Amino acid sequence: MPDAAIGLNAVIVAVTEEVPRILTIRREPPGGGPAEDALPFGPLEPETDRTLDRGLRRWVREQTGLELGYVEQLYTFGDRNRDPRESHGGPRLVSVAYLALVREVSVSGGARWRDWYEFFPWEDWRDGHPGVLDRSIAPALDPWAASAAEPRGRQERQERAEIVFGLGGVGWDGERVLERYEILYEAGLVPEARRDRIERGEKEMLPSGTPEPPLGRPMSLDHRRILATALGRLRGKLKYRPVVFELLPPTFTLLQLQRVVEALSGVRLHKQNFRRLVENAGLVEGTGRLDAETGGRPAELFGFRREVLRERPAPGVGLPGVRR
Amino acid sequence: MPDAAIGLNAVIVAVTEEVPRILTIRREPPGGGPAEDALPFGPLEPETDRTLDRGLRRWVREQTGLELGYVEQLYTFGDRNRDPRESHGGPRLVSVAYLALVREVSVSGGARWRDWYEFFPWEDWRDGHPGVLDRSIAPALDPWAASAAEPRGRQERQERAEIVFGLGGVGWDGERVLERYEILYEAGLVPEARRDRIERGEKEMLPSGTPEPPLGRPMSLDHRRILATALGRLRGKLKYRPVVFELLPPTFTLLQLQRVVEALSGVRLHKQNFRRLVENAGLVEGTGRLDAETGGRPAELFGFRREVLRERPAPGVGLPGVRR
DNA sequence: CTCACATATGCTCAGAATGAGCATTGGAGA
DNA sequence: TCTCCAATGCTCATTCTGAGCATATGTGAG
Repeated sequence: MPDAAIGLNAVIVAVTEEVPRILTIRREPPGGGPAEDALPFGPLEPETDRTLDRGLRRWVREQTGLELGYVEQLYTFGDRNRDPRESHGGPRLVSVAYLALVREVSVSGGARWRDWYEFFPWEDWRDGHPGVLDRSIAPALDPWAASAAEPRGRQERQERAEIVFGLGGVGWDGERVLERYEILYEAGLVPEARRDRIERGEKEMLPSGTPEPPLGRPMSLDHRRILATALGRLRGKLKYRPVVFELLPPTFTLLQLQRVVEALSGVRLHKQNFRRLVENAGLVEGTGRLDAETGGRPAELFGFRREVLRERPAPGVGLPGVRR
Repeated sequence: MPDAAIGLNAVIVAVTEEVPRILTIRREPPGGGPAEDALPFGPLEPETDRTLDRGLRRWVREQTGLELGYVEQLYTFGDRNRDPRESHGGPRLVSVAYLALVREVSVSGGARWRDWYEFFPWEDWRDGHPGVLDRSIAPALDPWAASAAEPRGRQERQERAEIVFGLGGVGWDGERVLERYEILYEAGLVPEARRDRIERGEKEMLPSGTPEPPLGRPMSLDHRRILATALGRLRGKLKYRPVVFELLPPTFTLLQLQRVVEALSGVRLHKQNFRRLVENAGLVEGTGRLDAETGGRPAELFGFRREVLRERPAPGVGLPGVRR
């Protein structure tokens, strides 16, 4: 087998003060130019790393001093030319991306936490319909759809944009983060699209240039794509696995819990119903202690009930009509 | 980066006559001995394969003549010593596994279709509680739990076995295929466990030897683990994405549809409720034509309504109390 | 000390979705 | 024409959800 290099990328997520954050590093682009944000990454050391996720934990520890707890494999990215150095004789770079959930702590090295909605401003619906959507995205997608070669292509683009961005009467699906990013990329609306074409030495083919201000903060290589994958996956997982608790301190109020879920899912929830669900799904148990920091009536502190994992097979879903 | 080789594995699934099948090949074990079943696999050609899944489609076509349609990335397996040749100076083998859904066709080459419950007989609950569970598995897990070094370990193993196999009053969770396989492996109850130890030159440490007859048909390397991952994932996906239709002819009766879902999920469904769900989720539309082959009243033929993908964001789930 | 305020927590109610099972329909073949 | 077999239709109790009103219990201002 010809050579390929295996890299490991980490999307490390924390939520503090209702802001979902990811750990980023600064990185010089391979072709030169100003430093960009990037996801932390490191190589797999085939000799020493017994498993992929051990390798990941190892270099995250080495680079940032952070000891990862919950880690899950996300996706493996292996398209050609993910790294422009490939076109100059570099090896094919295949990256296995991981999602890690931590409680925010200060990190050493050049790493820093960033609000992940800086990268995807259109994904935050907590304060209602995000402005960028109507201001920048929707108007830019029309010409993109119109610029398809054939009438069928126009129709398809139009429809795809509507579905994925929930434009017409269609509802917003919080999980389709990657599909949205990919449309923006295809339409040349994110800076990465132009950058990649130039780096690959292709002639300029993008219709209009990226809008000003650019749609979200760009990232190195295909890291924003990886990040989009992570966000979509995490939003999906929230619905059927109790992973939020990885992001919370051992004890928390129900509103804190709700705020974290809202931060990740990007939507507001109905408070009473949320607590009803969480309580009679048996996900939490009261500690009897109170938190006086609420500004109103003090809230009870709850903890995650690990036993749920035992009681209910999959806290969440089910097939239509399973016979029992 | 030291060298690592990238392989691609395919779990190719079809369902015919209510039997879920996967495509297997015969393969000589690296250490010699009789041929074993294996998943089809091939290398990524970094020079020619623009993306990982194109590489997959290419060699599947070359090896079996099969043209894949629906393909989804499953998981990347990269533990050390997945292939025993690594311990003899071979490169670290990292495999990206894919799940493909096809309509069964005859295949060329050495490939053949096999009922996937041959590999996991305990996963088929369509005719009620599978016999192997009480006959072989449950009795063998008790000594395994008891053999843990510390009391806490015993407790943990006991509990884990109960949860994962739904032994006590706990319910059966069809998606935990991998966890079940892993327990059986750890407990040394599948032939692969012993084989791998011997191949790695470890001294025999397994408590009792694998039971006779062995639990399910063994596979090469860690392929049964990959298969378990695929089954679990597919079962999960069935619940929230209309993927079944990839396995069905363009037109089908509702009972055919139900049988395919049952074959995959391994449980029986309530007929009337199943059709109610499927119909008013808008997943299918009647064609007006009838199928007279039923043996009873003729059934209407239905087709998949592709428009659902457009209408409902995610045919399936939702967060507790999303405000609208 | 009392009151306004802010949030926590409790509770109700209508409507939708789900689990079960009975009833009716329409062919095929005796 | 009758019987068997599955398809299809429908009902009913139960549970789950979405919304919103009501009450409880702190803090801080006056």
